[in-house]
Amino acid sequence: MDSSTAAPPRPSRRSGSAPTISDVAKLAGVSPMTVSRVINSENNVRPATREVVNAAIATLGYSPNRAARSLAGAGQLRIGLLYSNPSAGFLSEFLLGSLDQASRSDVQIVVEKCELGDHELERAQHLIASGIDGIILPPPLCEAPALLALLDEANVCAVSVATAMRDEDRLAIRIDDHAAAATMTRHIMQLGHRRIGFIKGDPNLAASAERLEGFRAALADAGIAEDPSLIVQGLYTYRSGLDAAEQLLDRVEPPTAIFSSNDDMAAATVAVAHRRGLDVPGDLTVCGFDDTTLSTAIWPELTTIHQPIADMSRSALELLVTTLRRQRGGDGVEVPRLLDFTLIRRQSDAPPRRRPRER
Amino acid sequence: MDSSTAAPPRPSRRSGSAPTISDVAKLAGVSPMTVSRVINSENNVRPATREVVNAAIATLGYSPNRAARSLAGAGQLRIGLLYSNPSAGFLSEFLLGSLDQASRSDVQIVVEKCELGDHELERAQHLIASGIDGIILPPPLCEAPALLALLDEANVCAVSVATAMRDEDRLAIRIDDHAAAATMTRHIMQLGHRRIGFIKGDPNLAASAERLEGFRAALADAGIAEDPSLIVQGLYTYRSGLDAAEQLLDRVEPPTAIFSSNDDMAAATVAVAHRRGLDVPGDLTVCGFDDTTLSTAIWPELTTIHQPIADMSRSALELLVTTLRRQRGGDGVEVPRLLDFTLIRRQSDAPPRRRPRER
DNA sequence: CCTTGAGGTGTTATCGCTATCACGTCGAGC
DNA sequence: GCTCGACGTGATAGCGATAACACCTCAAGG
Repeated sequence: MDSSTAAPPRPSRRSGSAPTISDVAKLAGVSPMTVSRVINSENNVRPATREVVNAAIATLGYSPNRAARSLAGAGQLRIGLLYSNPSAGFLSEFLLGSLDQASRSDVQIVVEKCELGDHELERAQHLIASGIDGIILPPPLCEAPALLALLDEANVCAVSVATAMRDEDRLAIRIDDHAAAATMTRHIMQLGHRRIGFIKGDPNLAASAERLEGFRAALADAGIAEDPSLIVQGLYTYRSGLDAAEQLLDRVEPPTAIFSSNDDMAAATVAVAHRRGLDVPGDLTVCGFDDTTLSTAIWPELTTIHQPIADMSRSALELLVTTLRRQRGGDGVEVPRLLDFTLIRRQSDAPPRRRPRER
Repeated sequence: MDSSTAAPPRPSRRSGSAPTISDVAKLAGVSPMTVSRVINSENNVRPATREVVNAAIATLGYSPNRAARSLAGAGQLRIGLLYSNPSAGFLSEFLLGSLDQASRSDVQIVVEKCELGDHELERAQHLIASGIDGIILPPPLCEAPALLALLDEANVCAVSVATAMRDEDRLAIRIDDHAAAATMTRHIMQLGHRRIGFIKGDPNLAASAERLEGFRAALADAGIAEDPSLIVQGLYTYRSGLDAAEQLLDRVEPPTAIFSSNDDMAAATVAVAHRRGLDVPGDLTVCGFDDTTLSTAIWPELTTIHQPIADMSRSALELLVTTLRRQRGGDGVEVPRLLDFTLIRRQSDAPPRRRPRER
């Protein structure tokens, strides 16, 4: 009768009631404060605890309440995201990752698109003028020197994603392109191929060189002599892939496998092979790089290297936030800057039709 | 040296910044609650009191803190965004639009991905459990009956995007698929084509029928007799496009143009044509629908129909927010639900090689 | 004259989160 | 063996506003 169970008169303003930080805390068996620390990437939480909390967050589908946060005093960071023509599917993954992390870290993302050419500087100025604290740059913008200089000058902290530039002073999130290319090359060799063609990427991008070097290193390791005529130039575009593939298949002794520096050119290679009546992968193995949506949009689907784009952009944002907050006196977790790639095996590779003679 | 840029040392816990409702209350000699009533235009405040409060507000230059407001009130809406395999490039556009609108409407977006198959229900449950007020559904999820039923049951308001379903009870943002297909068909006929093949889309999606009907209507308008053997089944996949294209080109009198219900199948059609030594568009015009990134990733680039995806998702969110706020007693603008499409002309169409005989 | 009820106003309790500080619990150093 | 400090964690107190209810003051009605 009495109010021993003091629960009833609790209409609680919220009706639909999204999970709160306390719900997460309860589920994880910690205090709300600890959850707060986890979602803000502060570094003084034991990894085990962090994991438990993250699991609870995932289970509940928790996402922090913006209003409460800014009320409680966390200053909201604004960070820009400037992109130009990313390859198919890249951007969506990229956005997904940044978004997810953005809602966690309570940063506001300002997206700005720029066309090719040098509008990039204008657009960047626009972003800077709108008062951003930092910026995320997916390729190919992350390697534009003028842009980087402009940002430096404006004192805007930038993080590059998926670049292969090795500038120690710059924040960057990447995979090991060299190792990835080597891995793919080893995979192709394991299938029995010895005469492997390689289509290079745009010489202006650092990743192109890394990928080529990875290919050559793997070949060398296997004791296969390098044949320069098996390495042809491409520009990452489908169109350039057509020409490159024609060139490789025009050889008197055409390669039994072609490893292309990206999926678009690999798709073009498949098209050329088909036009010549070659079966892929029966007569020719074709492998790509990037795992863009194009790689599963064609037939046969491409064996390729997958970059964890979403994770990369997530990390990029986290790195940026950590860096900025640290500049303001806070401290944060160390963010890993080199993420793992995966070789995705689909239907475009197979052993060569005839067992090649021993080198 | 840094004095120009606005980066004060962060007055911890807001010390002397913006005036609060209490400051106003003190100055006006009333309680904060009364001030709240005044700024919310509630009618049970004596005119005299109201005036005093207004004067105090003016004196202090007070303006209510949004964050605090939405925290205390039932302010902030949470909107879910559930997607499964969207076609290439669709998702990024989609996200861009919703994000943009989300920050405008002060709405929180929760993104959830679901794999193919019936995990969609699980994922939806997860979203529902996480306390969303509404949900945005891009295709193909927006036509999954079980999913819609589940959402209805949970009383979660849903908006479908780019569906062709004509269920008047459901909120939906779409283009006029019928008119778009008719427009494209007219375009092809204007080039001089009379024998036009059509590849149908997945029969389970309402848009497929709309597109087919648009095609047939345009043909009929032009007085071209319909040839059922020129209309073949596809499933929106590249693979299905290969088969469909083979079928059309196997005819004794193959079509001079093929209009495919989406870009993936159009790309497949181009591949088949090339395999047969046909030039596109010289020997065969190929047109797609959707303007996915695939349409510019291949050669020749596809003439296709562009849907304003970003605008559509923007509108979807706006519609959802308006509807929800209206349910809560507010009112809002009417949101247009039928958006404009565009015919994008690229390199895959041309007049037929030989002038066809008059019907 | 006392009850009654409506309108006007104040009080209190959150809203969901973070700042701040207090509280263990270790290992190192003397 | 005991202090000390670093580290991981919890407890408490707000941030600025509103919801819900308590309270007070009158005028009208019995």
